[in-house]
Amino acid sequence: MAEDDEDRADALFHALADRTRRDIMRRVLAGEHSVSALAAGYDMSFAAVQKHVAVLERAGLLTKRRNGREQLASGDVAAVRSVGSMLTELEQVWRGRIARIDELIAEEPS
Amino acid sequence: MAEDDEDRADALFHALADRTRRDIMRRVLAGEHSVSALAAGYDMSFAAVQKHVAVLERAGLLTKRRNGREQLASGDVAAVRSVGSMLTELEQVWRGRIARIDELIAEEPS
DNA sequence: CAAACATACAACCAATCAGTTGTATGTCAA
DNA sequence: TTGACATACAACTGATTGGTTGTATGTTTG
Repeated sequence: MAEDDEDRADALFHALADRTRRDIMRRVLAGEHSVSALAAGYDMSFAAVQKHVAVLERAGLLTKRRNGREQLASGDVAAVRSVGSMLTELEQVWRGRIARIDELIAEEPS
Repeated sequence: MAEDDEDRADALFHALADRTRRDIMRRVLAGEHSVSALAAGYDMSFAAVQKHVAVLERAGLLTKRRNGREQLASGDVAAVRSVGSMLTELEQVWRGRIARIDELIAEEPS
């Protein structure tokens, strides 16, 4: 696996490893929200929420679009799916293990 | 969402947010490996690898089984799938957004 | 039994993280 | 143009992380 892919995986899983950020993802996947609209929903400073949004943006999980003085954040479902495909890759490794066990059982009948 | 589920999600995503741990997961999903067999594959101390294994175990991504003086680690594919289902939940939120957009288009023909 | 092996865990360290407050910059509206 | 709003970013703090070394404990083997 390429180094950049691992960096990307690190960033994606890290971004999702925080409940506030996962909640932000739910909101921005449901529709565009300004950073302050998002911030209003959490019991922490605006700057803290803004930093969470920045982490998600750097990981590619959301994009921002300027609209006047607001910055509208929107979730990127393709990035969410790319995380899913990493998990699928893991599951494929596991399937290989099961296939090998099945071979052994077939070769060596009790 | 229940608090414990969020704790669990934090632990799962955090556990996967490290390339060494993801690599360990590939190995233990492919088959059982002792902690020292795993440690032999990385350029870091045995204790460091052991701590990575412990993080994965606490998150429920692998289980250990004693065999003499060895501790054999095995990946839990169900836990991997549970992470996948969290992503699917996110994707469902996004589908709701698209459905709502489609409704608007249907209601308001240009 | 003694020596080597496999694991666990504590203590420590530098780096990163998640939060804070404060300040600067750009945009809208009266 | 002035003031309120929306955002960005720097600097700081305490907690956590990922690594280290050292020590203790149980297990196998000569």
